[in-house]
Amino acid sequence: MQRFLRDHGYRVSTVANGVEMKKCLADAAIDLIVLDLMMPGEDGLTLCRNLRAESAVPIIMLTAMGEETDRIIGLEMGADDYLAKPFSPRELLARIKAVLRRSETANQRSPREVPERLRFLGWTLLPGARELIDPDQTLIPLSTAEFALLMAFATRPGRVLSRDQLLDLARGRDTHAFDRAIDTLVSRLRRKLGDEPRNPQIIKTVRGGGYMFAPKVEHNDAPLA
Amino acid sequence: MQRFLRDHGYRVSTVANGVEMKKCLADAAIDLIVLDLMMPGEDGLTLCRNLRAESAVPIIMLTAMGEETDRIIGLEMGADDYLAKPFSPRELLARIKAVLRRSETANQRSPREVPERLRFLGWTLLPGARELIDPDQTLIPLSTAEFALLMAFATRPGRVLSRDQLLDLARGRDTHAFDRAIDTLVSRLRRKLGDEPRNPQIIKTVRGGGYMFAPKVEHNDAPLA
DNA sequence: GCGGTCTGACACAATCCGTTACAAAGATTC
DNA sequence: GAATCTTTGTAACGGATTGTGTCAGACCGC
Repeated sequence: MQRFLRDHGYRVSTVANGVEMKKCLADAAIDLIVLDLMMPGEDGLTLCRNLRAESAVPIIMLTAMGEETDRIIGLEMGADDYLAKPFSPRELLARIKAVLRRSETANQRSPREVPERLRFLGWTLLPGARELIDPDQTLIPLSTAEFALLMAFATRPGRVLSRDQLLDLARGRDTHAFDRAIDTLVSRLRRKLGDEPRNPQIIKTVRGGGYMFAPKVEHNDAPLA
Repeated sequence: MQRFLRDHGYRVSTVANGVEMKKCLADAAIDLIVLDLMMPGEDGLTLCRNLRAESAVPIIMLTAMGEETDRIIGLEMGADDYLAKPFSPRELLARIKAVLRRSETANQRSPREVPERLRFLGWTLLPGARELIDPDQTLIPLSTAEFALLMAFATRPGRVLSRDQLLDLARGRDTHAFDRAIDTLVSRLRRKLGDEPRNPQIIKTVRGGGYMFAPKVEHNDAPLA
């Protein structure tokens, strides 16, 4: 696991118990802790709570049992996420990314005011009704995920958004999805928007960076006349 | 903080615990609550949920740490906004303004004063008589549970409500039902409302999140003209 | 061009939701 | 108080949604 995470660009320290952990925390600037609850002779939950009492380091808990009660207790003890064994390295990686992403933006993510109506290139997006209307005033049905993603885009036009950011913005918390899921969603959205992927006018691809919502967006807070 | 808010034109009451809060809510017309999660001997989250279950007063939650889990749980419990300490008084002021503005435009009010009549998309809901009237002025019979659920929806339009929240709101705490029971109720309601499930206009499905009552709701305390 | 990497697209699988049927619990009638 | 009807929760099934695997093609540095 250590090597796997290293291969993916993280610096990893491993420790065998609570005492070593304290030492490590004192020595290095730790951004995130992956804590296995199953430790010989120690209570991981208590460790977690103590940790949380004196620091805000994000914690991901690992446990052998996938019991819901454990999960809840873990989250109550201050863990930021929870993973039941057995798990795939990729899954742990995805959660690490998600937790880090969240802790970076923790204070900026308060619910922002959403305008009553968003317009771009003749299209109309109605957040309250969760509806999309095309330039011919036809209602285009969007699935929940499609709508969420389009909202994430349309409220942040002209900005390159990474797949991770988009996952976070569109799905919020419980997204254990891998970032390529965004590609599929973008593809489906483009089709509904009539946006040719070869030369997209609305959702542009930024190679290596993510996607960008290109058109200018007009906000209307007043209801339709 | 109290003085700061007073200086900016608000009337502020401060209370030290849940019991005092209840008393205060009963005495005065409270427009917004700023709730600190860190209270000795009490669970702010539970308080928040209970509060939200019986009232639509906007709530801004304060918490010591920017813990994501707290934030998420807080918003799930029905908080309207969230602020991590430390914060500047100006920031709290800005959020208070924003939340009040939103709650005014959303036409939300405390259900303690349930209006005489609720109207949406031509439909009329009479809480006192427990009656639903369709756009052709025909009385549509609703069962107890159907009516309770529709009230829960209609008094909280434009908000995504989880199945658990809906169970709480519609049946009270003492229910032992599984949350999928809400699905059948929604299905029955949709049929009576003539709302196509494929593309519902009234009760929208939010996959993985719950349901949302989409139409604007007009409150009328005056009797029918 | 060439090789590596990234993206788009499609098929598939897992998950979630809508509906129906049914059973249990309440209400109503006689 | 028993039969019947109504209401309402649960189970089950089918369909829709959505994430993942895979592969072909596009892009980019060289």
